[in-house]
Amino acid sequence: MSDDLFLSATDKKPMYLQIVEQITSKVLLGDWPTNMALPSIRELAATTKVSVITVKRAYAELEQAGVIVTQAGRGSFVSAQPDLQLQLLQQQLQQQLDQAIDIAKQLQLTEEQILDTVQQQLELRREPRRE
Amino acid sequence: MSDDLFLSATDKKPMYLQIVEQITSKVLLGDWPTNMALPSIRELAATTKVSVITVKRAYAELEQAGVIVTQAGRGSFVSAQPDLQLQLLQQQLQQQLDQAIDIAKQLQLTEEQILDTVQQQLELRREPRRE
DNA sequence: CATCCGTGCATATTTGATATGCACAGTATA
DNA sequence: TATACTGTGCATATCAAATATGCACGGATG
Repeated sequence: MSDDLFLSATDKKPMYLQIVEQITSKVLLGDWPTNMALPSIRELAATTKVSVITVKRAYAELEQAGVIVTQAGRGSFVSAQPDLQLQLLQQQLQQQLDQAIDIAKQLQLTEEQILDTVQQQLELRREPRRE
Repeated sequence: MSDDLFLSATDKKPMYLQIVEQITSKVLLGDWPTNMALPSIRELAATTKVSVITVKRAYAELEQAGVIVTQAGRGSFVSAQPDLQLQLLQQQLQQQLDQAIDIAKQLQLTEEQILDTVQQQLELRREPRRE
């Protein structure tokens, strides 16, 4: 099992974000089940070589996002309703896409052109290098 | 006529942005006609009390946005593009899609899944009538 | 109370955006 | 071509926000 997180210091992303993303991933993928106790802040800080405060911040974001629940003195646990968050994000996605399509329609783009645009945008983000 | 720009130092917005917005506005409203020569970088820098470099940056953004065209040694001119509005919309679209992709990434969606989602959204809107 | 747990605060460090001066290059025209 | 306008590239200063930290403190549990 991979209870451990693998943070890369070479990654340009901030440490706290890496923690957030990896834990979010594990929860969403069902790797970490509902109500499972997360590694304590100090423990994770030790294994990942970052400060307690940084892990704390990551956990705070995860709680804000509804992925985990944390109780002072007890620990942090995988939220009992991670699906809610998922659905929320999906709603946001739908909404965001809807607005995008609104604009695309104003531009008289065909559906095919819209898909092409999305495709291009994905490629752009895959290779942000410009030299 | 109001060829002059009115920059407020008290405004929280950065100077270069104020320049960009005010010029964009004048062009969109037809206040400044196609091919009209803009005030030179140095002239505008003098009247607005900011550095040449800052005006230069504003003009660079305006050119990037397709609002103006600038030629070294000659000056800057209101773009001849009749589809300025369209270009601006195009930018909005890009921006909107970028945000959507941000969310999709959070959902751990693959690029293929993202495209599928857009496809579904398009189909949804094609026949929203249900009564 | 001993020992785990999370938390609040003040602060250092890093990063990116904004703004600048100056020397240099392109263009027009007399 | 001389001159007097244009815009441009670069190295740098300033500033604000993001990121990361140590330490002292409060809560939970056996």
